Amino acid sequence: MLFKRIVTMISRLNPSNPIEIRPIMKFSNLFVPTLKETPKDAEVVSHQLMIRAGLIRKSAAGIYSYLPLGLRVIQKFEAIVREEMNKAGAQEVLLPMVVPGKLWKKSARWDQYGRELLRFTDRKNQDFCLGPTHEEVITELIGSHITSYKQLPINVYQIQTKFRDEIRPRFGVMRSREFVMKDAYSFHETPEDLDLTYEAMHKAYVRIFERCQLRFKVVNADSGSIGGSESAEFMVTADTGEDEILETDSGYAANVEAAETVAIPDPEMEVGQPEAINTPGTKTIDALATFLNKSPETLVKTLIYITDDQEPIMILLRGDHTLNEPKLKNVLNGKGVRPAKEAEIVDICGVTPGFLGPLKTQKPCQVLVDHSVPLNGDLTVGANELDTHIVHVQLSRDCGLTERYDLRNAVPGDESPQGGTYKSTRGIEVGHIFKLGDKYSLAMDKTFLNANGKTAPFIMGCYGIGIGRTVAASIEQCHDEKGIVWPTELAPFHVDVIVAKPKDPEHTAIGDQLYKALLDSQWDTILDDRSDISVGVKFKDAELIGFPVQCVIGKITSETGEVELIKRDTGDRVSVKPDQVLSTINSWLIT
RNA sequence: CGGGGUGUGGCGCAGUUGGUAGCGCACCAGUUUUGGGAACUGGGGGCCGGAAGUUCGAGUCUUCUCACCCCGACCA
Repeated sequence: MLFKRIVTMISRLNPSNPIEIRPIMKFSNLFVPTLKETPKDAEVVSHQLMIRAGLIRKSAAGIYSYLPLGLRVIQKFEAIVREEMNKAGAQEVLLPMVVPGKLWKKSARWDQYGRELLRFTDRKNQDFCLGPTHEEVITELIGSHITSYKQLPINVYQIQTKFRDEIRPRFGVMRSREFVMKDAYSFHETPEDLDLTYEAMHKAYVRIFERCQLRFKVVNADSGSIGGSESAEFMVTADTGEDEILETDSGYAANVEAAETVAIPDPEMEVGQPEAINTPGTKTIDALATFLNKSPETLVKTLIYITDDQEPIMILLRGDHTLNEPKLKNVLNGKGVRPAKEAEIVDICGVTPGFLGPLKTQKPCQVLVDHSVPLNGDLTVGANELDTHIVHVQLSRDCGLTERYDLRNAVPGDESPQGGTYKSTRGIEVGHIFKLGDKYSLAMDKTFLNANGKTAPFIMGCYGIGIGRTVAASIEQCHDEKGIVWPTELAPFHVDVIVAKPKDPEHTAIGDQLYKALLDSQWDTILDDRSDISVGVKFKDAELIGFPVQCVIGKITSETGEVELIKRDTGDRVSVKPDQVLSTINSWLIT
């Protein structure tokens, strides 16, 4: 070791003695720690295969190192993203990862964002955070330098490592705390101009994911904590996906969070007088339904939430429905909410959960009713008294309620306002585009002068793609029992030249020749020149890692002088003369 | 943050009523192998997650901690 280092030093000093270069495109030099066994802490296939194929290694929960092969895949995808973003008129920047706290205080998100924002102080005791997203930084930057409508629109993006201190990181690189993301931000004079860029980004995203040969859906979405009006998510379809998508035959699709429901009719009707009845131990809707021999949809479910400013909110849903928190938040004009704790519920209603209702609460409380619950209907609600419910309640008459809202989660089989009925599929969210409007430019007080010489806030859009996540989604969608099956554009190398008998100088020579010829072509090529292992290992590794093409110099070469080409996705095998290798690969990989 | 689980060589695991740590893979050396994760021989490697306690003696029992994983609320 030491000797080698000295030799290297001497060779550096003496130009006539060239430094020995070890190309990393040779397996014998490449750091690819493949694993025969599946690591026990990897749950989903993409995570298992990324570790087994030597793409990534875990450093801490939700924090990973990318190894040479994994990095190459990431870089391939980044290159596609760059190309399409640039083509769509965006320009690349690199914003700081460590963000001054004062920027986040300016937008008020320092207090809103919660513990996902990793905060710390420097030696001068100044607040900082690790950027989980960069609206503040970019608004400050662009807003400080763009002062006229003549300089608009502008669309900037970066590809950068973000950090979100997730409550529960999981699924490897798919939901990690540290992750690489492409985020773009556009600035406009008018909402109409934003529409143009939003559409351009939409088209660019479609092209990006199509180039990766992903099966995906564009879906209506809730804009979440980032804020803003319209937003769409790009979902790679996969049964293991974390998101539920509801779609109709007419082609409309939405994230469950955003899927709207239809109000059920609420005709005027006569209802008898309210009557308290004894319902011992019926703490759940199911128990109550069984006890009263009624179906859950005729019962009312009462939930208590607390807003960010500590106001209690009572939500009334049909017994068989569940609350959609983003919808509640939207009804409250974006105010944050959380479920009330038991002690708070007792404080507000005077009873523990199970017997809650809108009548006779201990404390006044805003009541919101889902539009599946008829205000004029004959309903059963909790009495705010232990083991008691009230029947024959008419919300319009007994509680003076007049408004209904869309508050519940849609479920498969529901009618969609867009026509047709919903059915459910699952997906992995790999991209998200938003119309932000003036939310951040107002918060950060960033304006420009418009054509009329008037001050106006920037109208903004923002557009994200999860880089690591997309790579994982691709594996999730394209693998078999042997390993990964890369689409051509993402493969770390396109061709794996396997020399089955490295001891045979003739074979080694053919391998070297093919390797060099392929290096001069458009195909990224790696040479499996390892001499100390059996062929079987080389085949297994090639399949595990998922190179689109294996080029084997071995038994067949000795017999006929031909080399064997194996296509990973179909398993097709052909034997060709060495001078036909390139044309065969071209015919296989160029679509 | 609630519920469940796991921590023992690089990886996957075993370890009995407490008696001083073992297996497979991987690794190193040598010989023989070479079209499907080779065979034989010989080796190297472990404060048994950490701390405290019980005991003559703790991987094993007790308490406390930490880390990681899985199921639910956040998000690219």
